Amino acid sequence: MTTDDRPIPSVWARPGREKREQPALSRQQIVAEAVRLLDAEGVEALSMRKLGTRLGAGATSLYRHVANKDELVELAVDEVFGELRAPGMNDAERWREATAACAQGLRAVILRHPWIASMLGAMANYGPNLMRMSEDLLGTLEAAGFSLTEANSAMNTVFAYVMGMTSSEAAWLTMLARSGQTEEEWSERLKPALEGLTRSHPRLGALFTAQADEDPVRLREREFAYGLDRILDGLALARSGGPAPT
Amino acid sequence: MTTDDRPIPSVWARPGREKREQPALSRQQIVAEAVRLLDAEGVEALSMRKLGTRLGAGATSLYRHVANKDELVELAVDEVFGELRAPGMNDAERWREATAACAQGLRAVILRHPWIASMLGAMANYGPNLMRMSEDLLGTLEAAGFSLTEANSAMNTVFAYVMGMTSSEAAWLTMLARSGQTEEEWSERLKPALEGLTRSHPRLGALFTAQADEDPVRLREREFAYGLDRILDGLALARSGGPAPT
DNA sequence: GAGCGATGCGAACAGTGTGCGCTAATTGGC
DNA sequence: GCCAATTAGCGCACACTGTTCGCATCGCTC
Repeated sequence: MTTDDRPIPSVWARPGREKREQPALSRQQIVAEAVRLLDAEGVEALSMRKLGTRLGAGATSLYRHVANKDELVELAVDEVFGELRAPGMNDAERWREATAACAQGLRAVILRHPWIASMLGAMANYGPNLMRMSEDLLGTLEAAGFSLTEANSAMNTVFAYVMGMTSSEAAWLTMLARSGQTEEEWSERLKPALEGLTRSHPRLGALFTAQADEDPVRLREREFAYGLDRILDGLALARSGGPAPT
Repeated sequence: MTTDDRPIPSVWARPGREKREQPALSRQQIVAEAVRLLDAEGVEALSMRKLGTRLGAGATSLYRHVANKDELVELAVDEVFGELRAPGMNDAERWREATAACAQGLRAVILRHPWIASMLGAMANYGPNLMRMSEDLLGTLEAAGFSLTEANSAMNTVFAYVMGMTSSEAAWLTMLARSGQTEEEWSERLKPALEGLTRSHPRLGALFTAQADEDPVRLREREFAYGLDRILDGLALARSGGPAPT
C-alpha cells in the first residue's frame, strides 16, 4: 500500500501551474453567478460551497472578495435592482404614468427573481441601484408639484405597496414551484376542503369559486393594477388638494 | 478499563423513571415557546435543539408534534396573527375607520414580532387567524357598498401596503438591534457619508438632513398614516364612483 | 533575482435540520 | 388487574452549513 489515489505529498507530483486563463475571481463575477444560482434553484440552494464550485473555485476563496454570505446576498439584491430603468419623464402632467411604470417595473423585476421577496423583510436595503431609482422618482414627483417630503411619502407608499403585493405573489409562486404542481392542480386539490371553508368563511369561499376558472396570471395583474390605481388616485387627490371623499 | 463515565449498558443501572410531571409536550406549547424565543433572540436564533432545550426536551422530540421547521414557523406566524382582533364595525359609514384599525393593528403586531417580516416573503400565508380577519374585513367592506370582488381587491391593497411598509420598518429595526446602536448613533455615524450622498443624490440627501432631528418613531407613524390615508382616499373614490383626479 | 502583498484553498470547527430505531409511558380491551 | 398496542421522547448519525486559520502560490515592484 505505498500508492493510493490521494495526491502524493511530494514536490515532484505537484499539479503544475495551470495558469489562470480566466481573470480568476472578481466580486462582480461572484455576484452575477450568485444571481444565476438563485434564479435557477431558489434561495435555499445558495451555499458558499456550491457557488464556489460553479465558479471553479473553492468555497473559502469567495471570502477574499465578499465579507459574508449576508453581504453577498445584499449585493445580489442590488444587482437585480440594476435591471430597473427609471422612466425619467419629467413632464409634470405625466407623473402618474411615470410612477406606474416604476411600480410595474419593480414588480416585474421581483417576479423575475422571486427569491428577492424572502430577503426584503430581512435586510434594510440601501443599495445604489434602488437609491438611483428613488432619486429619479423623487424628481418626477417634485416636478409634478409635490413638496419634497410629500414626494418621499408618496414614493414610500407606492414602493411599500409593490413590495407587499409582489412579495406574496412571489411567495405563492415559489411554493408552487417547490411543490411541482401547476396552479390548476392546486386549486383542484383544494376543492374538497372548499365546503368546510365556505361554511366557516363564506365570503372567502365565494371568492375562491368565483376566481377558480380565470387565468391566474391575468388575475394577479388585474389585482395589482387595481390597487396601484387606487393609490395613484389617492395621491392625485392629495396633490391637487382636493376634498377627501367618503 | 472496565469502567468509564459513559452510561453502563446494563439493565441494573437504568436511570429510573422520573415520571413526567409536566404535561410533556404539546404542539401548542411548542409553538408558544417558539414565539417567545423568536421575540427574545430573533430569527437566526431559532433552532430545533435550542427550542427543545428550552422546553426541557430533546431536539428530535419536537418532530412528534410538528412535521418540519418550516411548518413550525408557519404555526408561529399564525399564532401571533391570533393577537389581531377584528374591529367588527358593520356600520356602513365607518368602513374607513374599521379598515384603518385593521391596518394599524396589523402593523402593531408585526412591529411587536419583527421576525415575521422575514417570513412573509418566504411562505404563502393561509393560517386560520389571518383568514378570520380577512373574512371579517370583507364583511365590513361589503356592508360599505363594495362588491365582493372589489372588497377583496381593496383588502389586498391595504394588506399589501401594510406588509410592505411594516416589513421595511421591521427590517430596519432588527438591523439596528443587531448592531446594538441607537437610531441617533446610526445617523451620526452616517453623517460623514452625507456629503457624497448629497452630491450624487441631492434629494435623498436633503431628506436625510431634514428628517435628522425628528423622533424616528413618530416619523414612521406619520409616514405609515400618510400612505394609509391616501389608499383609503383612493378606495373611497372607487366606492362612490367619483371621477378620477389628475 | 528577492521580497511582498494579494489570492486561492484544504482542513477543521461548531452548529444545523432531520431520519432511524430503541426505550419508556400510556391507553384500550378483557 | 393484566397484557397488547399505540404513542412520546430521545440518543445517534448523516449530510450540510458558514466561517477561520495557516499555508502555498501567484503577479508585481525594486
